[in-house]
Amino acid sequence: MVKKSSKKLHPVLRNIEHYCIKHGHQLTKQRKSVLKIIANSKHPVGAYQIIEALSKKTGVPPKPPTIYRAIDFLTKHGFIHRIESLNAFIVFQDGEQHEGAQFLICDGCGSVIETQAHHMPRSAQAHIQEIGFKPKHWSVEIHGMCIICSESEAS
Amino acid sequence: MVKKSSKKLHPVLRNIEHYCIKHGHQLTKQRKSVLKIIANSKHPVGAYQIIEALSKKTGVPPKPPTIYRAIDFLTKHGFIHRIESLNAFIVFQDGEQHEGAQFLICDGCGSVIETQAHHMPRSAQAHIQEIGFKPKHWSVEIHGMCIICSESEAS
DNA sequence: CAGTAACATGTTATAGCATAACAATAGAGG
DNA sequence: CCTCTATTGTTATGCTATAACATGTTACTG
Repeated sequence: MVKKSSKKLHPVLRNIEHYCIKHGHQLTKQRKSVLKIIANSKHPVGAYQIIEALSKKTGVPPKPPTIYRAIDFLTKHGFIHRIESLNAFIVFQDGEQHEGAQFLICDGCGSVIETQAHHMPRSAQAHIQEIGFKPKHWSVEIHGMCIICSESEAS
Repeated sequence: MVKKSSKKLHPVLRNIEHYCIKHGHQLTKQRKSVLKIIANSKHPVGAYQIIEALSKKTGVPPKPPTIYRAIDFLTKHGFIHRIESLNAFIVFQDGEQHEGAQFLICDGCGSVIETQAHHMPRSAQAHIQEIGFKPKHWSVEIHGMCIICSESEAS
């Protein structure tokens, strides 16, 4: 039997810690606790779910700005990503910073798979060049059904 | 001088009207008025902006569910698309239904350009096949600066 | 080590976006 | 005309996010 508190540190966390130390960013207690919650979840996590989770740990629910500030920090540095169509956040699986990503979102079970394509869609690149658009960050969100849900649905 | 009320009907509207007649969908007065507002706007339009716009026409602001129902109808049939990162809606330029699209969003001036790529990114297709994911609808949102804004910013 | 500038957090209030639930009405087809 | 279904009306509320201002903390600099 394994105690919850002894759960092994998510590998992503170590990468991010190193990155912050190296670049002089403060991965403070609050930011780390928010990051942990997002990293340890199998689904994207909403801001108010984070509040709830922290409330269970400490007894007092942190206020929204506290959480959103941590989220802003983590997003700004490209550690987590906001899934716009879910109003929820997910950690990049490799613990690296990214300017964009593709996600497969199962509308059945809510699971989200990050494809490891971290370049923009080719079909967009042509148009971008043509009109002189300067991309900063981007995401692809593909909704549908994962194989498990689509099979159980068919029954 | 041209009166506002005599503004030419947006071509998209004619296509959609035909489509609805052909398929037995009721493009009611409310739905059409919401569609007009979205189609005639150069930027994506938020739900509460639509309420405001209709309020100016009729004197009484419609209530949120009224608008959201019209939006649901228009979205369900693929006439408009929700830009998730803006909480706002935009009409498909060709007046056709689509399962997905790519948008270039200028964070400077708020303009949005729809690329005419209506297939999913290739880089996602491989992964989708591999894991047996069944896509339903999708979108690509690319934030950045349009050429005008990036030039004026440089000054 | 005192001063200070930049960064981070605390706190209150409110803005903005969306939907649940139930009632009333209108249209289409038998 | 009746009934079934789609649409609209109405009230209330829930979820998501930020503005604005106060306070504390850290790290640098002289």
